[in-house]
Amino acid sequence: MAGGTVSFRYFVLGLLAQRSMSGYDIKRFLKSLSWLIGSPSFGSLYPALHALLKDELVTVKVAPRKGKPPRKIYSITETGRQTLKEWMNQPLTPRAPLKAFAMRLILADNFSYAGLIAHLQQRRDQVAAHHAALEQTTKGGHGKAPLGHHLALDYGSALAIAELAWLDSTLNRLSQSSQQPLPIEVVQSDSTVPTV
Amino acid sequence: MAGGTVSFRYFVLGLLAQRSMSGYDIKRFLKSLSWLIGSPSFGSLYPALHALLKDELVTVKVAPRKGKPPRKIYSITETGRQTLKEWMNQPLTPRAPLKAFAMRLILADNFSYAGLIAHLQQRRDQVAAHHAALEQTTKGGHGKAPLGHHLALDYGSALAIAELAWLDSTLNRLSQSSQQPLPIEVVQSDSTVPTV
DNA sequence: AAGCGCATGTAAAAGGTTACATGATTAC
DNA sequence: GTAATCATGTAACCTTTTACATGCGCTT
Repeated sequence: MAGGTVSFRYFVLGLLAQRSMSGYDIKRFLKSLSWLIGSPSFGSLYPALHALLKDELVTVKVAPRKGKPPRKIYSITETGRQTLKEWMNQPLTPRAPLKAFAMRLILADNFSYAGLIAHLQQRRDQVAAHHAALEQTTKGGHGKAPLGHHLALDYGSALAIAELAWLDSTLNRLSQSSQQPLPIEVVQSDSTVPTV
Repeated sequence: MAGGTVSFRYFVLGLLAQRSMSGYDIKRFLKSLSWLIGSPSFGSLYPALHALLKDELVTVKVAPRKGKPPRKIYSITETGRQTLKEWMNQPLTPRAPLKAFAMRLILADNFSYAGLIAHLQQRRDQVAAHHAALEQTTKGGHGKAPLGHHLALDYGSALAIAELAWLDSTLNRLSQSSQQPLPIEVVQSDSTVPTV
């Protein structure tokens, strides 16, 4: 429950903090980046929405459309924003899957500027640690390991290096708020507080 | 059940095909590459072993060690090898997580040479498709998307490109069996056939 | 003597997928 | 008319984690 739980429920809450949506809208959005975080089924999406509603973190507004089945538009509440903030500020456990990091990355707008930097930095540290562990394992099993182990270690290493490179370049880009080579907008710090 | 099921159970079976081990041995091994495939708890590992035993895909040999609690060494059976082969030959579904691919990569020795190439090629196609989808999404939401979406899309793209590069270089290396720049052993074709 | 690493296991709870159920509109 | 897309939801099933339970040997 506590700690860096993946908690799909809170991720959905975070999406609703960006804009009010129906369950179907959320599904469609998740499908577009399913590679990063997977695309959960309705069987887990709708119950998640119902749970958020029960805890009063979101509200619903039924929007009937002549003839068609009505859409249920979910919106985040103030309590919801507060809860989301608390969840976002919990550090991820060292062995949290890539998915957990990606989820928070998508919700980056809910971070303060410093929070986002800290989050990326934390991930950098963890990936570096994992990478070091892989290198260690590679050196440990000298020659006698089966082909598959070599391949997996090499694969993991390549991905870790690529992720580190991305994290470094992104941290760099964010630190220098002077120019943005990529189509990145002005960094927002909070929904209410102006900026640093 | 069918299709490219991740099925931790079969993965464990595959590890036992490489060498006989106890549950604790398996845990230790998995911990070393937890970044790729996670490190499941004993609460799922032991039941998996019991299930394999019940299906007669593995056998146990209790190895008592004077005073110490006895270790249970699991070994794969012929039926087990057969079942494993069938499982390995099922193609992974397009939306199988990275974890599923990595699991089979670790078990690469159970593939035939052609099977391994096909598996890598298949992954290459899928990653390429996902990458194309991400690019499409990036072009779709022109400018109006929140910072987090940009970051996530960019992150996913960077990882996809790195994975494609690794897959290409590995496919290349495997195709040219003349020289091996990396510490890779001679490719085995079958479990029973000696080796070249 | 306290704590840690080895070594195995079970039970409750949480979370997820699959399959089912419903029903309207739009495209072929 | 038949299939696909939109749109919501429930129930059975499977898997996984978490927490508990046990007990030896070594080190501090």
